[in-house]
Amino acid sequence: MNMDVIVSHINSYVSLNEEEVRALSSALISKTIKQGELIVESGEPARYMIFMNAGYVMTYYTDKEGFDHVIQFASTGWWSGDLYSLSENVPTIYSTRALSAGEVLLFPKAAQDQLLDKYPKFERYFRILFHNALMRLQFRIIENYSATAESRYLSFRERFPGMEQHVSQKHIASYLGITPEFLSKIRKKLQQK
Amino acid sequence: MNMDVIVSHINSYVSLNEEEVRALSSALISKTIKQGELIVESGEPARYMIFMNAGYVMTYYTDKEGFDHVIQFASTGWWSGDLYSLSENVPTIYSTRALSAGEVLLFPKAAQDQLLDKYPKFERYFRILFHNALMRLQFRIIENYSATAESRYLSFRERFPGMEQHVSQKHIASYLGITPEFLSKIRKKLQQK
DNA sequence: GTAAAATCTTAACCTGGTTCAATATCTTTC
DNA sequence: GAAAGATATTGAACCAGGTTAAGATTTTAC
Repeated sequence: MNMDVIVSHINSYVSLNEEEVRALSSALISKTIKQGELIVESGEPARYMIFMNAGYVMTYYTDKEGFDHVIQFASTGWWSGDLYSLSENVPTIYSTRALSAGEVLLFPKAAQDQLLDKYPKFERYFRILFHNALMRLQFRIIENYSATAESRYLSFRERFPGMEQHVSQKHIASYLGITPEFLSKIRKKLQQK
Repeated sequence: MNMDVIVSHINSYVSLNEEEVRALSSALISKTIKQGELIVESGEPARYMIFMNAGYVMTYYTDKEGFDHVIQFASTGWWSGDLYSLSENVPTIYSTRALSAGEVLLFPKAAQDQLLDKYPKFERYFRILFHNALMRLQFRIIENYSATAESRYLSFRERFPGMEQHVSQKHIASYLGITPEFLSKIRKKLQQK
């Protein structure tokens, strides 16, 4: 199993010793993903946090009318997964789908709990991880309030370089909270500039 | 200093022993607040996390045109403060203002770092705290995308019972991301039902 | 206790973004 | 490589929510 990406990610916050790397390694499950594959399906309780070793995925939920709403993209070096479902053990409302071939590391809830109990360094890592995610999300909320759809689109392209090639326009529109038709108009307008 | 609220909050996640409570207690600074008082002013680096012992506060940022945008309310038992400014040591863009008389506990950054180093239990507490805040914020993002202003207003009233009496309509409107005029229309419509 | 300031309401008009429907393009699949 | 299905574009009608401005009500300050 290729541990390079995750270990260097974790080491940017805390510094793991050999034993901790080994413990982490034996907790993780590597999984190759194919383009279009459903990694997590809504309706069952989430069992893993998902770390991207390579490739792109998106997480979305499907409303009562059957429309998908994309709430997150993730690429190499990012975590994904439904924290709420994981911790409360309720069925997740989100599905996660591969947008390209790649590899993910699955981190089962039980193994995570064990690791957290045994090695306080992981407590610290996840504290900082959640802390940072929280800051980013706060920023996104502000952005959503104050910015227009066009500028949100531009900032999507900045924040997820390369992602646009892998995602259909309708999913980008969904992530931005607008209709595909309107995104189409925005792109046309931007080209003319 | 009244430690009841904060200790019982923390004990709902981890279980503090006497020494830990003592250490926490000596790290905190109690401050009485008056209605309308500015607790944190934007422009200076944030130095504290803020725990509400009693009363109500709101956090907002002021844009280039001078308009305030409310991003958070907090009442008894909630944390407030700018995590980004605290951790990156940059000037905060948010101001925090008391909406009623009350009491806050200020938790200085340096003291927090010390506590985290010495007592892993606090790592765990903050890991869970941030984790939960993250879940709530994810939910709020979905809500903002899919729900109409009217239903966001209704869900504001549910989530912050009693808050409406302390906050001016224009600040509620700001929190909901709409104009005060439009909130006025919504309220009128709801009354007629 | 009254004047000034702030907040709230109402109404007419405006705009960013949606809906629907028709056409065009790109992908699959056999 | 043709047919079918998905995805993207365009345009017209429409709607949620914004803007502006004026009046009504409440709060604040002296």
